[in-house]
Amino acid sequence: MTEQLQTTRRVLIVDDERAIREMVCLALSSEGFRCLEASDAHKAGSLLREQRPDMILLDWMMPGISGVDFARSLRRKEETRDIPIIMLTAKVEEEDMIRGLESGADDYLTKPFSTRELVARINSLLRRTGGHAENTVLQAGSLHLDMSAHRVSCQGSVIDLGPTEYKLLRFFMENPERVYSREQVLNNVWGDHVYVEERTVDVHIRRLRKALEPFEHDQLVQTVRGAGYRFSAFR
Amino acid sequence: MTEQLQTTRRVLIVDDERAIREMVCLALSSEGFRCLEASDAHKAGSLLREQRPDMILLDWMMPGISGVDFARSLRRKEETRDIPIIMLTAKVEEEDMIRGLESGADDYLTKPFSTRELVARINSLLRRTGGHAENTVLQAGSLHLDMSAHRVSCQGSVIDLGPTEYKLLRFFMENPERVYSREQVLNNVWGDHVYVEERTVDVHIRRLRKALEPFEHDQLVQTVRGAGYRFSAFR
DNA sequence: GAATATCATGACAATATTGTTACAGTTGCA
DNA sequence: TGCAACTGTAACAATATTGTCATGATATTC
Repeated sequence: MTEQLQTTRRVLIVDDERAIREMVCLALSSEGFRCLEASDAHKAGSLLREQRPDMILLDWMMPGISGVDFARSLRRKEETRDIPIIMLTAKVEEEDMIRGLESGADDYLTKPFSTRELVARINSLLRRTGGHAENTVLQAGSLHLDMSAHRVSCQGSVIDLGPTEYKLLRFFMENPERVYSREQVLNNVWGDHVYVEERTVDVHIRRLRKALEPFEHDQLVQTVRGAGYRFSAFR
Repeated sequence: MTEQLQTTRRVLIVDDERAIREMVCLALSSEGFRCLEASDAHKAGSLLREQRPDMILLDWMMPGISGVDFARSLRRKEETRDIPIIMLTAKVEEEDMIRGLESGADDYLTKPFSTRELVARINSLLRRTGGHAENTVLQAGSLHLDMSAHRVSCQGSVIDLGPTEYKLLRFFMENPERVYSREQVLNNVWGDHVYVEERTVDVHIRRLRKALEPFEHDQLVQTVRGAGYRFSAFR
């Protein structure tokens, strides 16, 4: 089953050749990835901070700072350490592949490469790592939702939730202090295409509340009559 | 985690391929390690005496003396006995890994490996051993997995595991408190390329649980419905 | 306060997911 | 060669989850 709450993957491509960037972007966007382009390390840096990509495609040879140096600098910083890197190199020798990897790249690709190959590598890498899981813990009061452990707990006790309740809570904790109509909840948690009765949301809200009930005294999941539901730490 | 004050670690890399040595050196120096290179066992021997490295990366196949023999000879001498060794091997068979470990290696890595993997293993080993030591043991409650002995035990009793169950447990103990989908487990434990049914994971999980069952009362290997499996000390 | 709209709750059958076992094909080894 | 251990699959059993409905509760409006 497809995980509904997952955002589209963002891939940052850093290459000084515009043609390469365009080719990659075209290939990736048709595969459902979101593409970020940078022609040099400096632009890459700011995109990196603003957009937090899930993966980086990095040219080995760039004017100015080399891909290798850039990769190495990424590995030094805590917040970028875990982002998978695929190195792009025009050279073919074994030697170069190894140097590419040495800098901390997870994989490499030799130009010219086919888009199929590129996509295959990206997917393979994402399959192994499960993507770049940043900000893994959501918190509201004493309620914790750990995405990487896929676990919800409160005051030390684990709260057992079914898959839908988990996704529901995650959605709300990611978007607190905001009302969502049943339709919006369905679109966000169930997915756009699936059709289920709107009332179904009520039932799952109920199940979620029931699971949280023993721990939270303030009603975190609130009913907004005529509008929908809201997750809020305030009454 | 406790951050410890530590001097620069010295890592000796013994490999006849210059490219490999360079890759490793670059990767490690960017991680703050000091790197010592040797292309053969003889040079390794003198570096070993002069520099007293904290860890050795050893090629399995070298012209002249083999990595296995070299490792064994290190284990015989008092002053080198306690230096952790990671064996580098191009082979993939289980058998080879075991032979590598029997010679006294604490861990092994199959070429080609990514530098992230290498750095992760080194850090993991150093964390466990505190720099120099013989206990390369993963621990969860009373459950012990000794990598250097390739043995799992609990409360003094040895737990007999098949190769796959061992790798599975090791993977989980190295990555606890985190859910892995069946696909991710396959990619990490079986390997990226092999294709086996996802449900195969279930069966091996079952076998692993069965083997652990007599010893652990808390379910260490937990099912996360709709998401995968998780190894955790908490309920 | 009655009429009405909206939401809460519990029950239930259908479905999906996971657990468990058996078995056949391999492989290494005596 | 025969044995024993190990693997991957399929089939079936056991559970957990899901969506819907019927009915009761609560707020809103006039």
